[in-house]
Amino acid sequence: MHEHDIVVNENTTEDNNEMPELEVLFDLADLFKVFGDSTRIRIMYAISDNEMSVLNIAKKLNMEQSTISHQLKVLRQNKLVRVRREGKQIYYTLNDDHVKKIIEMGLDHVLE
Amino acid sequence: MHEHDIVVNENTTEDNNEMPELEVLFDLADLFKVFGDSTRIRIMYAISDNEMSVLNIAKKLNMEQSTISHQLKVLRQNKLVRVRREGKQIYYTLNDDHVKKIIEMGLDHVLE
DNA sequence: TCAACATATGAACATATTTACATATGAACA
DNA sequence: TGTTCATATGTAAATATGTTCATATGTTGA
Repeated sequence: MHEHDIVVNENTTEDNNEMPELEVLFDLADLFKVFGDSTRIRIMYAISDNEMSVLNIAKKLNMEQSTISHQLKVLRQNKLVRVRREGKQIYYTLNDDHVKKIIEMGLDHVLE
Repeated sequence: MHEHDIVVNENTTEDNNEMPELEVLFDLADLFKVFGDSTRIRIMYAISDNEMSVLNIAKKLNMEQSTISHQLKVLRQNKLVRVRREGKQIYYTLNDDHVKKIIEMGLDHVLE
């Protein structure tokens, strides 16, 4: 359950004309929240050029398989990754270049 | 204290050639984390075009002054906002166009 | 069908984060 | 100097989030 899966309209107490994109801003925060975890960022970085199986991601990041699986679920739910099954393995890649661009944009800022 | 204010080098167990930007990726996650909160996003949006005093931001978002002040501190610490004092008031603006671009980039994704 | 392997999921725990309240700090001006 | 106003900060409580362990699900090939 997301912070912003709101039931009532939070907009009621505010001037609607000045904050028309309120809901969009909540969605935006939710999007950035997904990028705001180092495990997820590292996963995205790892699979940005080539697809990779869950176990290989786990090995590369030196983390538990279940941890990676949990985070891949978050990425899937936010449509940031694409999935392909091949036999027992499931391969993940970044969903589109848009995702890559967001990361690169952030990198620009981090690298001064 | 940040999640990634790490003391020991987390890199040791990994192949250094394949993950050279490890530290950068942690910084990147930290940056996105700041954008990943709706209050902070709304503040940034509010002050993206014009500077604004703390109280006015609080009024606009219909939140406590102290809440806004706490979040402005986070934004300040991450150098995302600029401050100008005028008498009793302190005015905040986005630090540069870079910040604006990151938000716009995210908006593009949210708005399909 | 069964064993072996890869991935996903539920639950519990630890940690982080956000917010509100109370109060402190600092500026302006009588 | 003392009062008022604007902002900042400490602390506590509520909530959210990430990770691990144990286990379930699903696939392959004997």
